[in-house]
Amino acid sequence: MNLIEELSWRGMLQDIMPGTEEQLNKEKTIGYIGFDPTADSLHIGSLVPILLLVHLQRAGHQPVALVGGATGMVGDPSGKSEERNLLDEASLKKNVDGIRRQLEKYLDFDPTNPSRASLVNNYDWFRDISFIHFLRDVGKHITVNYMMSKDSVRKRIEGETGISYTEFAYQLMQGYDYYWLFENKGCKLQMGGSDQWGNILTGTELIRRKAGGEAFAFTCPLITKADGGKFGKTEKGNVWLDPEKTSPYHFYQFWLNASDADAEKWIKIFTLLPKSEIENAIAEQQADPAKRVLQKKLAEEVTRFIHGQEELEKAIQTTEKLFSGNAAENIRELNEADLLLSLEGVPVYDLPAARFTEGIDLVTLLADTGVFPSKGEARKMIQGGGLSVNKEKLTDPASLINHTFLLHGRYLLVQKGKKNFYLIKAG
RNA sequence: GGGCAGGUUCCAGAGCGGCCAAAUGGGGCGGACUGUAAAUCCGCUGUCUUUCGACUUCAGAGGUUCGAAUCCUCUCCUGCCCA
Repeated sequence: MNLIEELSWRGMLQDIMPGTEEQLNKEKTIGYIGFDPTADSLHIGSLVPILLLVHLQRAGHQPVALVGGATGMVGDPSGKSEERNLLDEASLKKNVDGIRRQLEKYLDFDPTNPSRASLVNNYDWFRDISFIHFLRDVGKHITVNYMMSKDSVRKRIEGETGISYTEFAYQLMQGYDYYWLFENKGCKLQMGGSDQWGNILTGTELIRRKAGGEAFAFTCPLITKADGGKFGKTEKGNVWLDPEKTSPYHFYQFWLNASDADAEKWIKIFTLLPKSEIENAIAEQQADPAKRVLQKKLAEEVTRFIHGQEELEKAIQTTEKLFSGNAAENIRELNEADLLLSLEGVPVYDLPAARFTEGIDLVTLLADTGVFPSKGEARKMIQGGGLSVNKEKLTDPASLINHTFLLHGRYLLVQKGKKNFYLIKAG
């Protein structure tokens, strides 16, 4: 199975330029994807481009990850209905460094590997380009008519917010990236999300006109959720790859909570499991959906890929403790060390032990510890039946909490809704 | 530069002197049902507060009025049309 066939059955192929498959079969090809430095960590939305590079590498080609130090300063209008805020140079640099560190973990940069990955920053070649130079050598090759016909641009022109010259010019920058990599690194392939198709074509066009060369491209469909929601968002915001920002436990939970329809699509995209294994898992899922074979496999594979085996095991352990049928007893039976271990990654709040000996009403407790920002909010949640202490639901906001509630004389497990846990420590 | 239409709470979008913390829909959060799913139904959704209520919002700054998201003036921003 060649790369294109592989990506195709995984549902990772949207648009492909004619001749791309032939090029990949003909010779070892250098291909790149751009990463946007809008934050100092990648989130799971970036997992797809990372996996495209991984697939490319596994197929014997050479992946290049481009970090957009220069393009990030301008802002890509694709998929954005409004003008972006510009990042200042300092935070941009911090973001580029953070992303660089993460990418190094997921791709093989070993110099002895003939398919070794490499990392470039387009700031390195944009830094010294003058405006005049850019207009004469790049802008001259592309008509405004061509640029305006791009979907991302047209939507903004036809829409209500308009588009600034800066963002309009973005596609030329990305196009130039491809041209530069073609000329200097022999790069003949660009990949990306399907929202990048227009920008990518500007690059191949530029290569054709400016260098008379032939370059190729394909895109991956944007990841969606079956219910139409945004992929990769939870109530806590983005799901990040950085364990400091999203704990491995929450990361694991994100995948475990995938709906059946999503799990079936995602397991093909986000894991490297072979076709037969995935097909078996899907069959198993359909036979007994309640076992959630797909979600578990998906969560395991992706968590292992990002955080490693050890963190994965801890995440599974925590999950079992917190969600098993008789969790209320489980919690009380756990010894202190296991309790803390199983709750690793759960936010911890402190409250002086004296408050518990006196006894404290639930609302005040929740507000004072900071689990809820205010008493009103805590009260609403309690009255709505959304709050449990030590896995037992409490519906009276005036419930008195004292030291008898404490696990091991020190801990109180507070739960908001089904999935949000907080640990209060008396100390 | 000229003309026109606009800027409302997370988003879309009503409201056009008091009944407005502001309809409705979406989203989000919580509950029931389940499988920590989907669909469905129910509740919450400016901030603080035990109900009462208090406080801050309708681009910004001033003004009219007992009272303004609603009227007036200027400013800023956006779209459309003309130059």
